[in-house]
Amino acid sequence: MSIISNYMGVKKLLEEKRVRTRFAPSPTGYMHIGNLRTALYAYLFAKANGGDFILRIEDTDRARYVPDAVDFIKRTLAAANIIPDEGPDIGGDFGPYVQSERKEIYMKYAMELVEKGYAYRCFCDPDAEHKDSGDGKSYAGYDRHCRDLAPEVIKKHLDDGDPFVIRQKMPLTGTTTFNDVVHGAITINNDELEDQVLIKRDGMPTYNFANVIDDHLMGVTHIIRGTEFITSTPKHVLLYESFGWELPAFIHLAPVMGKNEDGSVSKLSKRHGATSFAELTEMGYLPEAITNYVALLGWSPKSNQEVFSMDELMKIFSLDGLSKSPAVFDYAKLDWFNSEYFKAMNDNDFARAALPFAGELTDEVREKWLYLAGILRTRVSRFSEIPEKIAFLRELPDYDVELFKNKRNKVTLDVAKNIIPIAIDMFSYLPGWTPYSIDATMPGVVTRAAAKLGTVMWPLRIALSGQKVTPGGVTEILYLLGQEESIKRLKKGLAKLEEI
RNA sequence: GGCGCCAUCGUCAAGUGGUUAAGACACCGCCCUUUCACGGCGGGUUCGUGGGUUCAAAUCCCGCUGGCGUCACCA
Repeated sequence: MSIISNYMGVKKLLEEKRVRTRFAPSPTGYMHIGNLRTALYAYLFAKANGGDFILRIEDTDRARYVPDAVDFIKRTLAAANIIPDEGPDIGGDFGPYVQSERKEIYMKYAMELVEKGYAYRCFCDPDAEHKDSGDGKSYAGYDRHCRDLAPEVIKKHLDDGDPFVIRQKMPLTGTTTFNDVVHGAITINNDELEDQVLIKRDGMPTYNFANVIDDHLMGVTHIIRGTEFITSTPKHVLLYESFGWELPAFIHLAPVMGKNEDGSVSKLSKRHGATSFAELTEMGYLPEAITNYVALLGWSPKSNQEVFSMDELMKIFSLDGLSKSPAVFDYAKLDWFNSEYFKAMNDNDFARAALPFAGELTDEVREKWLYLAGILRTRVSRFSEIPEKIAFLRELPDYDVELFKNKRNKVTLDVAKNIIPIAIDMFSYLPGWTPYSIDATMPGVVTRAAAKLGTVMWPLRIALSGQKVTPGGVTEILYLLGQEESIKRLKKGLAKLEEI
């Protein structure tokens, strides 16, 4: 892609006022939830305005490159249903979309700055770099040793083939102000700006340089990124000005925090639990639920609606709903979103999606999985809760006979001892073992026991499951266990009662 | 430490000078009910702090405190 045609492209986009946003991760092999949110917002904003969303890989740091990371990023975005219009493999008119493949472009622009006097070559040794001692009043970075080298000195270095970096020549006085869409005007004193490196010794650009070049060349109109870039934005602004380029809109997102054990908060990290999109889906959260929740973490719609499909978000997302302050990631709320999505699913879809999380199943339960899944659907908030919830179906837990006692339902050990034989009797020879036939038999048991429904059900549940709380009622458990196993467990419960 | 950003229930948050300060999650209680769940109803000293400005401040201004970020040939 030639610079000229690229320029024409940008000009055309500007004339159209077409919104273009980008997500520009570095390939670290991990999609943090905060990054996912940044990508989401950039995507939603572009789509809400009929614009384009670009994926660009910022791999200018060879040392930190992780081999399959790019692929991982693409898969994660796909899973989250965030679909770039342009990017590596996808193509587009402004590629390449991988920065390491754009090396020459940056060098060319850097040299332009050197010629214009906005940048200079620095031959200093990186290890013995001249640093300001730091008087606490002004910047404490590079001492600008090479800022005004005499032409002859530069020529000598060049002739000797000395390696160099290119640094930005910062204004020494005055201030730089930019307007942030969510924060308003932000001003910083120029004397705090270091003559930052634009092109590294290895010829690669630094982030602070590459992102400016690429955002301009790719026609990015709105830069959406985390607040950690707020302090370096003035440097970017100066670069835009040096080139005479129009400034994009800056939107800095407040960070996603995690809650610590002591109640304090800090930037969401591993110690807060699962923090990557992949980890969350492995825990049994639906991608849609994660996206939905994350969309509302730091942004709020105009209405009180909370459950949104991606399509809805793509219509209503707007920048004015963004909040300035950090948001704490709340797993409990994510649980709620996830269960809302479960409730909205049909049993078939839920059964299929939940099966991989179910763990080892008995043949009986495997056959009745769809039925079980229907019961589980409104009772779990994430798939990973399933194995524990249904463990009793596979194996009757060892339980205390005291469990048979229940005050509310007026069940004593004697009552239980009285009721269980009736159930054994009536269910042992029941032809056909279906939820319907079981249900139809129950009134007879209640009648023969001459007790209330709850009084009958309680001891049966205990004998059948060994626990007070089960997903689903007694009828469902009977069906799921199968006739043989049900009778076996009832007899065992009775034996337990007769022992005392 | 310098600089910058931020500050409404436990959490997400609405709110832009006059409101009973919404709503949601979580929590607690009640109802429904064969347990659980679902569903329904109800509950809670919430505007960090001190000064201003104003008839009137969660909303505007200043200080303080606290949190976060940033000061790389990382992004």
